[in-house]
Amino acid sequence: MREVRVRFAPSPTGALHIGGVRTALYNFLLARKHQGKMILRIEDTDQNRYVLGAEEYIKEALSWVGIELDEGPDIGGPYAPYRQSERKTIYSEYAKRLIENGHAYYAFDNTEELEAMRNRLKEKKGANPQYDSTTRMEMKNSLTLSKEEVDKRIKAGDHFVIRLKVPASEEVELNDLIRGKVVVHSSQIDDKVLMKSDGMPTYHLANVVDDYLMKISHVIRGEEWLPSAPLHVLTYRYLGWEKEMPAFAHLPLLLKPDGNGKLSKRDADQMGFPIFPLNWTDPKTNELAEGFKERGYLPEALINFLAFLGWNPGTEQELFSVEELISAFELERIGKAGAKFDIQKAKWYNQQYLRAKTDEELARYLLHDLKELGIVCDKEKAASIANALRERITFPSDMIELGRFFFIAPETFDEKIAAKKWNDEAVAVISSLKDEIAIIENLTAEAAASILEQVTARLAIPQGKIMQALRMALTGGASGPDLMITMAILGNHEVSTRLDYALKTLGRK
RNA sequence: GGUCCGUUCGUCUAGGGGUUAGGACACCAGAUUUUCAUUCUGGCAACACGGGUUCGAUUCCCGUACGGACUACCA
Repeated sequence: MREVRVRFAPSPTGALHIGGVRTALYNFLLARKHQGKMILRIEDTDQNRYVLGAEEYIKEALSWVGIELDEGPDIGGPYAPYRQSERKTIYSEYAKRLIENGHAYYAFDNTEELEAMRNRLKEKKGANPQYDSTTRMEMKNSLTLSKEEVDKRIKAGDHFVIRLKVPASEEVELNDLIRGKVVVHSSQIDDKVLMKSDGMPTYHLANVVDDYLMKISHVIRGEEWLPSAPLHVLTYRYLGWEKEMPAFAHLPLLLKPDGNGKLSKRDADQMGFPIFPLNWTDPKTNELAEGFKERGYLPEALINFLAFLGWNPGTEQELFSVEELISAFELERIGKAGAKFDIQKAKWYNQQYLRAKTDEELARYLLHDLKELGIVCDKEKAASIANALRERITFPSDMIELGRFFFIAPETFDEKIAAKKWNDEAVAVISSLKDEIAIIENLTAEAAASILEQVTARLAIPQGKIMQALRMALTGGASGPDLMITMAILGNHEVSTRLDYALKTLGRK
């Protein structure tokens, strides 16, 4: 088997879409599984759509999710350059070769003429209005014009494109690794533009030429390319490269969560979830789109989730490290149908991966958020708070939300609990507890439990009846982590001042 | 419109000529947790439809419906 060399070939027209991340991931997994090479190629042949910063964003995003590149712009490699704009001269050489061997031709038609042709064809029912074997002889190109005329026009600097001469009637076959045999009749394919009038190649030429020159073994890309894949097969054939043609695998699309259709930024915005891996500020509108990273998604969770959108190992294991994904991954196990983007599942993965972290790791997130709020906290305390909160978080930022009361004493209390649970019994226990705790040296969770035990026993009040009130007095809220642990973290001084405050503001009844 | 691709619980999916059609997320209920969350147990819930082929089809074939992608000098 030939060396596995795969490429991820985005065009730098904006932020990297989450679907693109999945495509990159599948490429990466295949490369690693076979000790092959993962290549990044920037497809920047459309100068009009070029967005500043997009390439940098793509590289940062890939790096954040852990997709490592073996070759690419900046990194370099044996087939550099990896930016198509820097390979410009290469393509025209091959386009000329196609003209010479009769599989391509110059075309001089301008936009108006093309439109006129399409309109003309639209009138005739049934016909697909396209530049192809049925229409090219009616157009202005090197097939209809004399050689002298063609030379004259080129010399005069007339704008021209180079088109592939697609045969009139031929079955074009392609064996897709995911979908099996796909057959398209050549009459359905139009004479695609290979070289644009600005001298840049189109995707169709550039992708074939580069994949060949870069010795790409597998083309793994989105399903939107399937209809033009036969055209690429033809191009390989006419360039004499059919034997070296890479294997194709067209990935099912990522669909919007409700209804149908390709997942778009609009959908994500509407449903309130990110669609880009990292924050992205649109240079045109200056609008900021929040990324998965900034939302609190862990890269390993995102990757696991993404890997399972359209692929599965056939076992019942759901949690996979990148290493496990690499060894389990198989192109053949990728499904054919589009997958709806279920953010709920993504959250679940995040929760799983977050929980697997140590208290110290979680504490680091907490400390970061605290710093932003200007709150000082030592590592040990942060770690014990993280430990108390770990079972109830989906995102790192949940800790600061759920644990805010550890740092900021409540000023108001949950009204429901205050109304229902703040009664004579609660007041009796709490005031007694306050006095006991105030004089203790080191308030551990065990000590807190035993003091509470003693107080409630002495007053003959069941603990269950006052716990809610106690929690409310301490935290202001109605729910939270284990109360004894909460008290231990708060410390005896803070506990007694908070209880004191509650007794004073809510009254002793 | 044309071409291509697709269709198993609400979602991601396993499976495959004879199965109680399996798992996960979500949801619901119960247990534990004196709260909430966790955890555990249980529950709800699917082979788009119609024809074939076959002793038997959700699985194979053909249609239909529905959905999607593509249909640029964009990728």
